Amino acid sequence: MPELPEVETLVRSLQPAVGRTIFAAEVLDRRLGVLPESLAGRTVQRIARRAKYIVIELDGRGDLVVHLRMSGRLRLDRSEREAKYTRMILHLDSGDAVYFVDPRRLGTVDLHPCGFEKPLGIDPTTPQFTTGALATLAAASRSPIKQLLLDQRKIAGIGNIYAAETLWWAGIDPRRPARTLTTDEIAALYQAIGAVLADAIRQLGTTLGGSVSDYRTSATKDGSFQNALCVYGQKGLACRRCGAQIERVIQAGRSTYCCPSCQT
DNA sequence: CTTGTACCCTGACCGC
DNA sequence: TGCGGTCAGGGTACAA
Repeated sequence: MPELPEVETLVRSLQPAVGRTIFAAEVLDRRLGVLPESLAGRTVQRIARRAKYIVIELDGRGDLVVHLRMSGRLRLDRSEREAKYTRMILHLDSGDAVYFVDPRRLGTVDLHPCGFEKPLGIDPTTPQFTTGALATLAAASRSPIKQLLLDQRKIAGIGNIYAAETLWWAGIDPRRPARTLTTDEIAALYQAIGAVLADAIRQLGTTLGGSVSDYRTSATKDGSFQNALCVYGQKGLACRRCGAQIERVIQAGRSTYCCPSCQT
């Protein structure tokens, strides 16, 4: 579930937990970096998104930080709902509970007593993300443009799906060295990033069915952006812009989808 | 600094 | 049915 639009949607759905007190916590997976006794009795002050991280500020001493990685989910639900692969439960005084569910166990939960500090790049939904900022990053990069979009130390929040989608909208081949993009291409990419992320957030993100994600018994509504995908997972289908067959290529060990004809 | 690779996990799916 | 290979929205450690 986890790229910027999905995490943003999730954080919004968790807001009813703000102001509630955790009266008990269950940590079902020992590898998680938190102990139940360090959470019990704390009140949730704020829940915010930082890039793809979910930061739950607790009263007094610290931030509980969740990263969903590939298969993690969080949901706010009535306290008796158990699900398979539940790794942590925060029971709230409202009668709800926050469930952290993660089949693959790649997700992380850590308590940062002094607050969450991590060097992250520019969040593309903030005012600091400008055409000029993108141009500067591209000019300084020696990577293919797709790698730059995925580098969380430079631009924080974009993942594999939205990198592929924004490059398609901008008509840019993901393998192009970032520093070779023209001013017009930078402008097109900047525009595409803003438009695609905004649309995805509006549609509550992308919900990929099938596979590991399919057990979902969530109180949270599924996103619908999967219906708007133009290249991601569309191998062999006709490009919506020019009709050529969408290709799947491997970049840095991960799948990228692009149109061989109109992405140059 | 950069890039590539392995690895962390589990489950679904495809071809034989 | 079973088996093996491949794939999956992410990030990190390490080597080159």
